[in-house]
Amino acid sequence: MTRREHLRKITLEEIKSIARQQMAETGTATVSLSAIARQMEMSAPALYRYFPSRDDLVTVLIVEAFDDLADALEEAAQRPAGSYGEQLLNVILTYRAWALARPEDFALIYGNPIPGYEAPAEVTRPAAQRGFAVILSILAAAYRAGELQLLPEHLHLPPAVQTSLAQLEETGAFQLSTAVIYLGVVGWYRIHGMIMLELFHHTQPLVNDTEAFYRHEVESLLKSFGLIPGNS
Amino acid sequence: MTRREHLRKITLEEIKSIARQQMAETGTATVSLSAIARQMEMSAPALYRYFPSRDDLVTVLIVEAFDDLADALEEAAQRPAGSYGEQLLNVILTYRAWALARPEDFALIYGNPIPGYEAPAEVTRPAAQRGFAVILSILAAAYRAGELQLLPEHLHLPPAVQTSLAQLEETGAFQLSTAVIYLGVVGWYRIHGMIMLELFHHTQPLVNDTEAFYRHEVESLLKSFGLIPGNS
DNA sequence: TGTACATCAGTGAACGCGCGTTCACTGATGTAC
DNA sequence: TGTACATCAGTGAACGCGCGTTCACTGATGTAC
Repeated sequence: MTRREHLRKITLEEIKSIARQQMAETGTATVSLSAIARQMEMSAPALYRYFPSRDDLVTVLIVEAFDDLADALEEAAQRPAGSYGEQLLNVILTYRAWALARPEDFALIYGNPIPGYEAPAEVTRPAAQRGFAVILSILAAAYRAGELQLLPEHLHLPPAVQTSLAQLEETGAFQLSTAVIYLGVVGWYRIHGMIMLELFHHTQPLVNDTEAFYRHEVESLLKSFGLIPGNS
Repeated sequence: MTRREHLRKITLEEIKSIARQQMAETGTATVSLSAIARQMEMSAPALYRYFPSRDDLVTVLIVEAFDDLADALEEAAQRPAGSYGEQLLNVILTYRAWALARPEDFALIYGNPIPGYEAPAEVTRPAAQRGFAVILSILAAAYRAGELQLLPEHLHLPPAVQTSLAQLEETGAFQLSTAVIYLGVVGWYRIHGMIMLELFHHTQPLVNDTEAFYRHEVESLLKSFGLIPGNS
């Protein structure tokens, strides 16, 4: 790697890092090339050596956020755990921890679209699925080990839902039984609902200790899956 | 009411209506006085006769959205229903229907903050609680009728959660047992999680028929509360 | 190792744009007598 | 009912701002011989 390439890489990282920092400071998932350049003490046009347009920078930030979240979840999945339930608990707690640590990144990937910007689905979708796959693979392992408790309502799905999950199974996106995918989706939206409400400050007036609430709900979820002991 | 007052009222409504329409067209919860004035074929400064600043218009839109949602939920609660479960089902289905019919309004009240705008909590909070109160009052009625099934995990809450819910009970914001408030919060975040993911297009790649999925999940929720028959 | 040339990061000036907001004003509507 | 005055909706010009993006350029870095 030449010196030029080396410096280029550093500058490129700095751009993204300052973009994220500014999102954090303003508290909104907004990105402005001019503002970034100003803070870097560079001229704005210089940034066009690194990104063909502002929207391309946004896209990169989205993809990297998805990837970083997935990295964190994978790391959590690899921590030593006594059971599938504990392993999944680690992952799900990490999900919230990441969202709280980087709320603007979370809003960027899961929240409102940025005005005048539309994320190219073919780029963001695979990145988005990586994180979900971490949860699914644990559920799948538990399922293969016969530890997953499938209740009647997990198996008797509405026909339309059944077929669309079965399609996912067939296309091989996830080679899993539809029931397992279903549990994954259920777990995901429940987690997600709590986090979204908390991030946008709708939970706090009701439940003071959102951490304890989250943990209680996740445990209740895992109990209903039969993954941690409990009377469900 | 003088002619002047009458016209003023009409214009004021038109401003809000066009603001909402433009949010729907752009697909983002963004409001611009200039853009509104342009479409009304008025000059932008004229709008300052109606709102002291752009942010005040946004606040009014937020409050009205909360109120309109609460109206819809109350209407749904008043529809004839054979049981508390059916009544609650009507309300919860209406919640999603409203969100899908007016996604920008939903994003405005529950999604990302608008850049450079912070909603005054003392104004928006009461409006936000009205909708939640509809769900709570049905749960409370079912509870008084002894039809609510309280499982151990509904009663054994983490101490911190228990105390903050108990505080709500005491301040009289909702004169309900903590367990009922807890069920309300649980129902709310689950509903909410699904709707948020659907609105921002994260559910569709997994579950094609989001309507059927939503209905199934809500029924499963109501079964777990003992409000509609089912094996839970 | 030295020279000639190619690459390319970064600059500064400029573009057109839309925004929120202010100001002094006009002219229609409403009110007091 | 008619007149004098007060109210106030709406206008047009102007402000300063930040934005994304283009363009012709300078000068440092890298490469081929």
